[in-house]
Amino acid sequence: MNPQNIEKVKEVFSKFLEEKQFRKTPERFAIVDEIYSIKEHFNAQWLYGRMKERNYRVSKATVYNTLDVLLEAKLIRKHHYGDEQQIFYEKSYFDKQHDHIIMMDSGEIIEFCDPRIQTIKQTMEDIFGIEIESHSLYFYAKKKNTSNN
Amino acid sequence: MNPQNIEKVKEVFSKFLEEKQFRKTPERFAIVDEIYSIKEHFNAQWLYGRMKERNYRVSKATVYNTLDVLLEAKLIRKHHYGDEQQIFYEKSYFDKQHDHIIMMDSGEIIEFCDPRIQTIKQTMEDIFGIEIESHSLYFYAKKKNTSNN
DNA sequence: ATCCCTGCAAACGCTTTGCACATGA
DNA sequence: TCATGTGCAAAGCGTTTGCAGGGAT
Repeated sequence: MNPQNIEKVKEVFSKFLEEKQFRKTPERFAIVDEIYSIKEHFNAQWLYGRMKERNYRVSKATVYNTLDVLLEAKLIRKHHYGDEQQIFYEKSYFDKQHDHIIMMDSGEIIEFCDPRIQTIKQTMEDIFGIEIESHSLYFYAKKKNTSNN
Repeated sequence: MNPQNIEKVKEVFSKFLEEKQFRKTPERFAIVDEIYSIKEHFNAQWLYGRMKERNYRVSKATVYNTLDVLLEAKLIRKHHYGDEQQIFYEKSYFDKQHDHIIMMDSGEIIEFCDPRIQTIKQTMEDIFGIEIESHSLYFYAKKKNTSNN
């Protein structure tokens, strides 16, 4: 992600922290910096390790805490998929909502958008009289033409 | 679930074990018995605790192992949702495929079926030239009319 | 008689917590 | 100043593993 985009994200984050009366600590901004330099999905441990490696002085507690704050600020999204017990995150600012296809053989993750998911959501809201705040959708797939059938 | 249905499930399981040349141990059938007497979603720990409570002599290792076998036999389904790090299961024989709405306030889980998910799946298979084996879809919702806005 | 399956306990990996210190407001 | 945020280490919790003994085939 290019530098002025990261600045934009930090600005949004800064405003969020102000509104919530949370403190603007250097650790929090350092973590945003790191996260927004990552393309793929990552988990808390991995992020912590990466920051240690790069000689940031952060603790696991702070990483976990900041991830929660960023989630609340909607600057990251949370994921659960496959057999993993762990939670993955991805940056979400500048991205449009999307869902994922998990390639079971390679582990590759494909993003996609399909408007029909919104129509299903709408139907469910009407049927059950509820308000759907979010959804998670994963397809688990294999490459075609493996010629084993 | 009524007794003859459980018998039917055990029969299917028995056949599966034969085909795979897995052993028909009493523990495995005891676990099926338990699982098919549970309505809701459950996790491995909880199932283990429940069996202990009822004086079955099973170990955690066996519970986890059997859950994997039952998954392979498609007699249960696996779930991941919300903030839970843990894996939930539900019996799946006699049930048709369905997805879930998680009520965020009460924890209630609503099941639903919508054929449009299949059409989305089809589209993705065509676009990416893949074969989708399974999917997971959760909606996270709140009751309407809470009048707090 | 095999060797798969089981029980038990210890190890694992990710996350959370407790506490003392540091620091943003 | 002082409550919030941080670092560190230990604890928590669901799951997995290693190993010795047991039971299905």
